[in-house]
Amino acid sequence: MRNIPGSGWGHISVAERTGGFTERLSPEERLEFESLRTFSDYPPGSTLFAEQQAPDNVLFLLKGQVKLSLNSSAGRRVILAVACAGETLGLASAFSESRYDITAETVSPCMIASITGAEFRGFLKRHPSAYVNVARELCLECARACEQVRRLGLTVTASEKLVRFLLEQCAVAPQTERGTRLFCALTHTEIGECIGVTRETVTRLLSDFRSRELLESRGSTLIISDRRALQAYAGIE
Amino acid sequence: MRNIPGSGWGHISVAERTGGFTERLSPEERLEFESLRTFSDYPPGSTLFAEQQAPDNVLFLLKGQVKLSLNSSAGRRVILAVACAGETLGLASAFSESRYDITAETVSPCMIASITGAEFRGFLKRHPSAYVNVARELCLECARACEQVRRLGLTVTASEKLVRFLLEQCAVAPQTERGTRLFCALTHTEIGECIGVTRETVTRLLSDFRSRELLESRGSTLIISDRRALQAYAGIE
DNA sequence: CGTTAAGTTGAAGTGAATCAAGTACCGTGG
DNA sequence: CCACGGTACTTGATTCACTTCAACTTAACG
Repeated sequence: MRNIPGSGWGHISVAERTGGFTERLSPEERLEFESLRTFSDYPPGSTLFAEQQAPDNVLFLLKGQVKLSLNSSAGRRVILAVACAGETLGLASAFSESRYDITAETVSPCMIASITGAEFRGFLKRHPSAYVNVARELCLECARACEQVRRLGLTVTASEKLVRFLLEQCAVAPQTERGTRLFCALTHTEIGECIGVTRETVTRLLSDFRSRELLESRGSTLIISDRRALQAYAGIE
Repeated sequence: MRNIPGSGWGHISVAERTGGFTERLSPEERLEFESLRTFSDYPPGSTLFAEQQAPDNVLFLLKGQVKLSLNSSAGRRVILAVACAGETLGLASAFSESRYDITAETVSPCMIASITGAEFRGFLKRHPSAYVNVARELCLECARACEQVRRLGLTVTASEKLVRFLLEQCAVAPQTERGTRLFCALTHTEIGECIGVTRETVTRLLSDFRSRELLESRGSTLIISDRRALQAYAGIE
């Protein structure tokens, strides 16, 4: 299971996960807003910003995927989510002028539009109606963090964590004649960081699920034929 | 260690934890806004709203304290925070018109001002500049959730979790000649739900800390004389 | 084709959950 | 004033799911 640039936990509908900040502006606002942006490209593995840094820019992910994580000085890490094209990054921090509370790293080649925090705040001052979009994005950030608290805090066993995680991905994955197909660009280490268990545990659980015929895997593709069975096996009501 | 209505994890500066939504409105906005509110009183232990409910109101906590938690159908619970007077509750959900993602219960007698979601959105439409305050509150909600993810996901041992939790409280607690004094209105069960461990583990750790003279406790009051020592004991760098 | 990162599997150790039993404390009502 | 019921706290014994450590295989990539 390797990193395959350009593919996430497959087929997440962009509309569902993005606030579409720019797209929702009124035509005039949009014109002015777009004139303020500068563009850059980043190779996979670049750090866009890190926790504790003072934010200077608001970033708009136009293409590619960005891993959002929390890191401890002891080397532990929690992956909150993988952001897709259309999402806004670092908005809460830039807006509140506090330090970034998350780290953002590209996982695939990314195209990013950015605007300085000062210019962004100036733009909002001139166009208060654009705040609707800010609020929308912030709601998404909240929901994301809550989801992660649920994953880490409300589950007991490792298999429940993993199954819940897989089923969440299933919700937006395509159905095939064999079942739900997940195309997973995360390594076992990264899955572990998403759900708070070790790499080895992820491997063991997946091969356990495989041996019980709860799922099939071919490279980075997982096929889940019977979600119910998987759910039941993990003891989810 | 009992619940003492009206006292939280002592002496949390209101200014620090609240967005002060109403207070930050312009005089005219504020006048209109206040005319829309209705007031109610709640005894301790009332559920203001629960996860999965469709939100109908935005609540403003004028007096008292409210426990914000996530609950699983299996009976597990994570306490995100205890909101103090001045804070806004359920803003993200009411704004995005999605179901509540948290549960709010009063822990002390509370006075609450509420406004229907529809009226709230109408008000914002008429006064887009009030969105600044919405955004500010949402940033607080995000920060809170992130903090919780840190507590649950970036700590290894139970003692590290508890020590970090205590030290967080220390940051806003008063100093005395004997050390930092924490006045804790949470039961061991609730502390456990804050940091993701069981009640018994909280008891054991606290008495372990006590026996090592890392802290003293008298009823609901904890006195931490040497924060450094406590930190070192938990293996925090 | 060699080096590095990812995945796999086994064995051993352990920290915290669970289960169980008992104590302290508070408010209530006889 | 004391008996009573309920809740919180305390402590010990046991168990087990997961981590850790270690060795090895497999796959990717310049």
